[in-house]
Amino acid sequence: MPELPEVETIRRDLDREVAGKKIRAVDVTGMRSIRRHKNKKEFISQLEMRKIGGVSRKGKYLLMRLDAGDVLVVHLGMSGQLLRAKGPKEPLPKHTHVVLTFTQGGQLRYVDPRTFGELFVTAADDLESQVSELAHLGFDPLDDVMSWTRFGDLLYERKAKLKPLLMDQRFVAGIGNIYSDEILFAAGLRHDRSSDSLSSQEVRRLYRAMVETLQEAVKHRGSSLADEQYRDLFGEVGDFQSQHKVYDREGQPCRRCRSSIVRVRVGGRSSFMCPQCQV
DNA sequence: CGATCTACCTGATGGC
DNA sequence: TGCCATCAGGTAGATC
Repeated sequence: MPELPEVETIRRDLDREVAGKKIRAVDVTGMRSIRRHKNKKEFISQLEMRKIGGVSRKGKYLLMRLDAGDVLVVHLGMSGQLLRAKGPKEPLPKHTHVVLTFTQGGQLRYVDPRTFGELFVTAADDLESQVSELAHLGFDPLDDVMSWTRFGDLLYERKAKLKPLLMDQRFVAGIGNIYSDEILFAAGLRHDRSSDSLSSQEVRRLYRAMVETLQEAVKHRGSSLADEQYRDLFGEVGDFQSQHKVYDREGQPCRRCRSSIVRVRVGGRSSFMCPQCQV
């Protein structure tokens, strides 16, 4: 579900809503969402009576600093949600796996029907060295400013097809199936163009499209598709789906040239593109 | 090395 | 009404 714009929306709200709060109690249902830990007790003891500091993000990972020098890491997978609740009286949604209750009142709940997401606590010093997914993440397209010539060098080195490359978290962190399609449309490039075949003008267009599409999506608080599974911290849907140019628009007219948007299969997943505007 | 697959899960949807 | 297949924002690991 959530890609960089959705995770960034949640990060900003978390930073305002839970930073500075102290965790009084932790409730965990089942081991699947905390599978990196040996048992519930080991996970819970690292959180209880700890104060949450600032909340940051690396790609699609949320990092919540704890006062003991540890970090609570959250990855939402396909269907994870972090939801704020006023208190324990609010009914628990189905598939709630972890609940943090704060001393000041209020709760933070982790809900995840498909259970591909996870939470774990690790020492801040070990993040880069011990957690290999985080250690190998590529640059963050919004946080790490880069010249487009440098971006062009990185593209040239990889010699991969553009869509799988944009979705490769080791290359650039935070882009998934929706935003890779939207970025490639904005750049006017096909998903199967080789990354070493781009003219300098195309490199510039791709870089601009990546940054601007993601920034615009953050402004709209992310994309919620038909199932509205993406919800922000307050349970509200995002708004960027109404701005989608290609994603989930099969058969509808291209907003630029009126051609019919087509759906193609790339690496087992659906991709959407305008056959006219993308070359 | 890259490309391609499969597995991990639940739930919604559509065809018959 | 139900049954079955297909699909869904992600990632890791196996296999070629």
